[in-house]
Amino acid sequence: MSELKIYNSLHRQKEVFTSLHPGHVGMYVCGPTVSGESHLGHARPYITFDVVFRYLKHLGYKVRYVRNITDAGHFEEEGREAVDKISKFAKIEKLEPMELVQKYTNLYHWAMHQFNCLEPSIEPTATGHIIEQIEMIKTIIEKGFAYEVNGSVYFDVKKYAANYDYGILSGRVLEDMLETTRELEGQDEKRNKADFALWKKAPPEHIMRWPSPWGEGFPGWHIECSAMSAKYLGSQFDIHGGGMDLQFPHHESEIAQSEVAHGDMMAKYWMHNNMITINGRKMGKAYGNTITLTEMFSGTSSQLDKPYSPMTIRFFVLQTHYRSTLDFSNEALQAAEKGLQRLWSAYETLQNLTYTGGTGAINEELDKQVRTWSLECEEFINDDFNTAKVLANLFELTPVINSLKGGQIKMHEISEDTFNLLKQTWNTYLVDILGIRMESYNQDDNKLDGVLQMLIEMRKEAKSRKDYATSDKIRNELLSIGIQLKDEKDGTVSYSLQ
RNA sequence: GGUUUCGUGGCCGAGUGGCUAGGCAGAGGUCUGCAAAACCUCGUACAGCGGUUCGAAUCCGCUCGGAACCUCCA
Repeated sequence: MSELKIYNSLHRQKEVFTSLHPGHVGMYVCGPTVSGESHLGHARPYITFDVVFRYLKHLGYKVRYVRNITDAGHFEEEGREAVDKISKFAKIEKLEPMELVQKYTNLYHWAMHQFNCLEPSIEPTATGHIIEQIEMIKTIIEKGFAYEVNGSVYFDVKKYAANYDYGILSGRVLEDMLETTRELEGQDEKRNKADFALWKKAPPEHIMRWPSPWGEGFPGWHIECSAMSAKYLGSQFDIHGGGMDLQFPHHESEIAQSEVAHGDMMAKYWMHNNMITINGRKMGKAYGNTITLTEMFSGTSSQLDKPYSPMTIRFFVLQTHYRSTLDFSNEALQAAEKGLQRLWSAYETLQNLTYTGGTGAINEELDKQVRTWSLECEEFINDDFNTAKVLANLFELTPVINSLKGGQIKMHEISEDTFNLLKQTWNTYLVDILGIRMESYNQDDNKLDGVLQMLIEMRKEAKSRKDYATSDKIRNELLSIGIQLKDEKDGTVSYSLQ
């Protein structure tokens, strides 16, 4: 039994995972801002942390997984126009802000479902926690680490840095930041340019606004995660996750706020997933190279040769370690699609196999190899969730499964224990932990199956007459509509839908 | 400019101081009426230049190149 090690961004090293409260794990992951449609880049953290969630549950922990929905807009460019992102878009689209939020929230939930991501335990919204955020800001002011100017409240980073360890997560040095020559407009309210807003006064045109002790306004970008994580997970919890691009300033600011308000380093382990790139560039709105999830699934993007299924994308994501960048390309997606197909077909084959034993000696070498490949999966997933290596081992086992079916390997060559271990490994890792499932629209479809059995029978008859023109016609036409017939070794015919 | 990070075979991608993942594509073979699928075999790659070492793609230094963050961002 190896133990789970997690790469902790806080210390830049892998650390053995031990939960703060035995048997329980609290995990907070920064969720989407629902002012627009999620793109492929957004899919990565949710798939990554879904595996973390699944694995922790597999280990027997009772996990409270909190993933927020940011539905209160943040200002586009801090201090400039302070235009609420959501209200701005709402005007363009002539929608109520909450209608817009609802629409994209629904779309996001739909996409998560497609990816087979388990639902988080709690999915709090920013707008639902305005009071908690205001209370937290009040505490920070009381403790002297925030100041009010013209109805806005800013966090005093310089003072924080003098008393606490600012930059602990991102390695940022305050002095360097203060020296930056970059000029941002509308910074005059802040005492120092490194300060960040806890509360912003709402300009007249701003639709989303709430009353506060400092007048009507809206919360700053970072405060919601601090307030909501504390509310549902406590002032200190186990894992905080998100994209690498959130490390600074978002997570660094969260740490500072929470430290002042609650007196604790909010999370013990910080996990950051890397970015998805296209042509070596991060996928992001600013670069204009995003591919939305609906475009991915439907293939309607100039950057796509064809549509890719949610499972192909999930598999594609998991074939790379989460801390590496993942480069998007049609070639890579197609490779993933084929690989997944092969893997899944082996899984289905395995499901239909039963241990028949038979006479003959066990092939000790093979038996041992199968055991090793199976048992290594635990070691790999424990090594900072190395899903790539887990998948590699499943691929190693694939020819074994196919050979057991095809007869190249006789069942008696492996022991029953090994066979059961093999089966258990695939169920545990491929299905339970990696969360792979297939869009199986053929299940329970008796009518389709009936029709196909009829065609298979007709083709068999044609073949027995050596009427290959007819038999090939049946096979080819079925293939053209995505149904592939396979002549098995034992003379039976199976089919698979694509 | 500052901080960080990466550079692996045709493509995507693991990874470790010596035992040289895996996927896709490609080549040959087995099977098949022909295919498909499946099975078997085949690729000695790790940006460049130095250094440390018995031994480095893996450690150190430099050079070149890319990227991320510093501003909304998964």
